Amino acid sequence: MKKTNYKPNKDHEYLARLQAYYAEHRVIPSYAHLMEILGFASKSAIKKVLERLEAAGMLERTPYGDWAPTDLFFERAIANHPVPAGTPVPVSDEPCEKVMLDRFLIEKPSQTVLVRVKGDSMINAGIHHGDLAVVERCCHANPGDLVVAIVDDEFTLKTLGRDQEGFHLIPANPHYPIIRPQGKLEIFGVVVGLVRKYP
Amino acid sequence: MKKTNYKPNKDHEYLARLQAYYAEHRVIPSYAHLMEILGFASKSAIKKVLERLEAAGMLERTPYGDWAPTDLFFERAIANHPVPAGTPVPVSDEPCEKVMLDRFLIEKPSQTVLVRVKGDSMINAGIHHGDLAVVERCCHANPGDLVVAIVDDEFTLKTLGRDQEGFHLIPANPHYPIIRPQGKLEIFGVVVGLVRKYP
DNA sequence: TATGATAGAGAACGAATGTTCTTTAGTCAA
DNA sequence: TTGACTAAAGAACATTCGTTCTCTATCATA
Repeated sequence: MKKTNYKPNKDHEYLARLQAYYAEHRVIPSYAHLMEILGFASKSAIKKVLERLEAAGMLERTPYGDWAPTDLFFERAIANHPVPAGTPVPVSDEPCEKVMLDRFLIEKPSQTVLVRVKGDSMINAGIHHGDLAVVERCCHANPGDLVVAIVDDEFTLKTLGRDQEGFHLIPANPHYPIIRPQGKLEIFGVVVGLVRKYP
Repeated sequence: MKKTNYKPNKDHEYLARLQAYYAEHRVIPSYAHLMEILGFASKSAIKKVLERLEAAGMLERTPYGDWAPTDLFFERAIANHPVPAGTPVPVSDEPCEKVMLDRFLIEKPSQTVLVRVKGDSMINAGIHHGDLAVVERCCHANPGDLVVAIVDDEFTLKTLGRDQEGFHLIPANPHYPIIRPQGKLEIFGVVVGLVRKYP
């Protein structure tokens, strides 16, 4: 009977401690330090643990050979999105330590900017006045993309459209007109995310 | 004339590259590897760069001495009104507001959880299927609050309402009915934020 | 009870790491 | 030109790193 090396009971705890350390310091420590953190007395044990976590998809190695967390590593924090079905009250799981919305939303930090949404011209796309748009300042956009354009020296968030007359900006609100640029259409960036804060 | 060692021009680029690498691998590499990434030919140069970034508040050291990013490291600029008027390719920034999304959205980390939104019952409130709701698991909610309730062992995101018949859950979609709990209404938490990722 | 597999300890070792020091090259002001 | 300052290169070095190997204790299964 062949089975995986991943021992849920123990390794879950090791993973939890690693996640806790990473949540605090945003770094994966060396084997020697992990001995303290995980409570081992030998580096070889650490290596085996990390390799099991790697096999479980929680860790990977960078091109330089360093250990790095994978998306799976963050899944618990990001979404208890496997909605607990059975449990009525004791849904209370551990709080997401320090979540990683930044990492989740921003893939290219140096090219990413936040833009405050003004007006309700995109309300049917679920984009409200005051929302923060996560904008990636990339070279060019494709029709259908949500883009931030510069019109009359103002940011405008619209859907980029194209027809025989050329590029244009499509609002998501019947009370607003399609914008057809008189000159060239200046695209500031592509919207890759949206953030809203209540109240 | 005493001034800071932090050279904006160059160090900004080094920081950007470090951020890009970290965004991809979630790890800060060793000096030797940073030589490749930042384009240096000596480790001592790397050390000085990192120390300048530390002085600028972008990096810190863990208790074990490893380099680690700080909150500042993850901050993004909000390009609000500042519409680059003259500049055709509005490059970069003037003193502008900066935000770390985690901090911005999550004020009480230990009580905050992310819940994936299912269905389109709140579509008129700009909350779509697949969005992430930032939920604060506080004691009790007030009428008018966006809440996550537990109905039939499932999370449900609705507006909390109250009339003479008691508390109930109001969708933001005319095709869905108001939910009036048969027993007690179980509130999981209050929605304090929303996150969406495109595409 | 015997067996095989596994988790972990422990030691050894070459390679890689971070630090420190010295040297070189470039910049700016007087 | 000179002199002060600084970024970066380069070398030297003790420390630490990750790997590999052997050995022990534990445990489930046959």
